Amino acid sequence: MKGATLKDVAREADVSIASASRAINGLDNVAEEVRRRVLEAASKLRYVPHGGARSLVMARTNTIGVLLPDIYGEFFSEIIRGVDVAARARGLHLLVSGSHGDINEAVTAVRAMGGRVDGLLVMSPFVDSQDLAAVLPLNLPLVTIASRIGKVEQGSISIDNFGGGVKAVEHLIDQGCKTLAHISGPPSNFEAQERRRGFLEAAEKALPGVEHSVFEGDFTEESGYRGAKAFLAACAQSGEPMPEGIFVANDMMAVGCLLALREAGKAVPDEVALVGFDDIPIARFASPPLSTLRVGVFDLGRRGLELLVDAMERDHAEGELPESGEGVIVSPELVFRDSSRRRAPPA
Amino acid sequence: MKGATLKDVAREADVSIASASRAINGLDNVAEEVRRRVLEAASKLRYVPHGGARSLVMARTNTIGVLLPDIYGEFFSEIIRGVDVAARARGLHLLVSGSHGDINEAVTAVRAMGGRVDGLLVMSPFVDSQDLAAVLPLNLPLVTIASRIGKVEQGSISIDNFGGGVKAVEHLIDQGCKTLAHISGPPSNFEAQERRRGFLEAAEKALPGVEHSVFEGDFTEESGYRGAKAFLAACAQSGEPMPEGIFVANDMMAVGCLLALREAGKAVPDEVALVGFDDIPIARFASPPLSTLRVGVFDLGRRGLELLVDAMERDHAEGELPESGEGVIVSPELVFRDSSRRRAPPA
DNA sequence: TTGTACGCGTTATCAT
DNA sequence: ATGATAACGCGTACAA
Repeated sequence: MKGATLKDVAREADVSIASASRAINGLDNVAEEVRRRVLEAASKLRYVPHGGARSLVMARTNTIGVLLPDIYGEFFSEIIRGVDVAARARGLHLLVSGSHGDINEAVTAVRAMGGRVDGLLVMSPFVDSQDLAAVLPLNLPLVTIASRIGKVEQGSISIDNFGGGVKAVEHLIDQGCKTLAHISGPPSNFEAQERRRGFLEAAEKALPGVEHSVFEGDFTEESGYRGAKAFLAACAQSGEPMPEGIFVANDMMAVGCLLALREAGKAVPDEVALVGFDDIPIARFASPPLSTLRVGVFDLGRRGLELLVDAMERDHAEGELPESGEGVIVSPELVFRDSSRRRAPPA
Repeated sequence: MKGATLKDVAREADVSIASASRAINGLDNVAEEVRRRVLEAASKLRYVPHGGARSLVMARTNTIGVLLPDIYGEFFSEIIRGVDVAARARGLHLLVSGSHGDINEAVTAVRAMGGRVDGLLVMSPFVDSQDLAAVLPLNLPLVTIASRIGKVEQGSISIDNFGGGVKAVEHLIDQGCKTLAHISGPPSNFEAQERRRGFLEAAEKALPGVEHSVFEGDFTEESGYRGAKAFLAACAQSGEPMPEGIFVANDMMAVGCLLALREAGKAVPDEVALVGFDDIPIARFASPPLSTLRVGVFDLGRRGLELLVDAMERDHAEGELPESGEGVIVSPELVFRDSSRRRAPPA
């Protein structure tokens, strides 16, 4: 019933524990005959080494912990893909956990990872993420993605969300939109707040004095749907026309928005132009295909892991905590698809 | 530099290791004053317990290992979501790994999980999965999803892929298709083989004596695109018309297929009707929305984890290996969307 | 209530 | 080449 241990294998092969260990780990100072017997015993007993014990004595786990808001869905799945690809290339395993936006869950997850991982890759784009810093083990190399943890990280990747919001607005204006609106992410998410700020500043600059309506969503498809409905309803009531261009703070909401607009019989992009954010895989399959601000989600994960590995190596080499490592800033880039391609853009 | 250990905390709080342990684990036989000092010392030193050591002595990790072909993408991401939701409800953490269809990687992953997890949830839909059975630690509760590992599992969830293929054909025939074709998954995947077998048998039954072309894909969007191109090219060359109905072995390929058909100016569903498989989230956003066989991917993950927890509890209660546990079989259900909704279905 | 000491499964050091 | 044995960090039975 209990799993076979090295001791069992040693007894079965009639050698000492030490020899069994050496044989199994492929060291060269073992007689061929002994190695044969040990390996045979091991496979007969279905021996699998106890990772916990192993990492205890070796002070190494070959595993890195990944903490994301969620561990599924178009966006995070792409991040994980990037992390996974880079991790595999280095023989590292992944212990992933989702915080679901809850600081307590994040703390629990980090504690559960203690002693089980060699480094931490954290994405916690919440305004209260500083609280996380207080519980992070300070011996673990840490790299953050789009997070404001504090000054503890040895590397970080940030997204220029403000600049992305500005680009979205400039593009919509370019396409001839005279009225603008925004569907934002949740107030607890500082990335969302930055995008919103970018939208408002650029909109004010392009169309001075005009009031721009903002609907507060939560990054889900459903809230994007609700946002569009809200604009539709407001316009129906006030008699004003729909905004000609809507900047939606992420692609999932933009997809919901598209659905609502189609239901209402509004033509996209001619009546309403749409720009999303993230360029998740689904964006190009939407109808019409979604213009969006590409962040390179895959690279976010890949580069995040690479920064972490760098930090781990530094950490392993020197005995000192490296001074706050490099902070990469990624600028979103406009992907121009049909959802914002208006018939008669000005010359 | 090294992480603080319990001993450090004990020293800092000027108590014994035992008391420190008790205080931190919230046992009641500790003086309030002592507890206060210990907790203070712990947070001052940023103490995080060593999970490896902990699981060594407690013989429990509160973590379950999840082995999938991949850990990202529409399909697997949905499985992970199901697993995650169910796991969170039970306070379990997840150690996920992707085998990438490589038996050696799967073996490596399983070994890496040894002693780090309390149970294993494995999906390995490959024809050579039996090889995995040989290395699975026999003390770990194991539940499989769409896998043919052998008789070692304590629970399993299978998909009626053959029946799904049959349903797809029957539906296309219902919609008035007189000629059929199939884009299959890779030969190494036995789910793909079952779907293909279902297609061929049902097609032969409905349209006796007719030859049905099959393009061999690999479940990627790109191979679906290639499949459609291949049919297009073959028809152009032979002068025969396109097949009126195509059963595509998964939704990702169907999406690629859709793209190629659109590029070629073929109307879906009127010229060519399409049915996919899986009902991944993207299916309803395709244009036209994709008819497909819903497998309930989320539930696959959720129920898989529940079966595993059951097995773990049995395992914990009795000392004996439970006899091969329940095997759930899931029947795909047709989701009728526009990609197969033909104008004039027969009465 | 508190502390001492043992053992969990493994690797590494040191004799042999 | 091989075998005792000391760590690794932690929980807990037992003694005080």
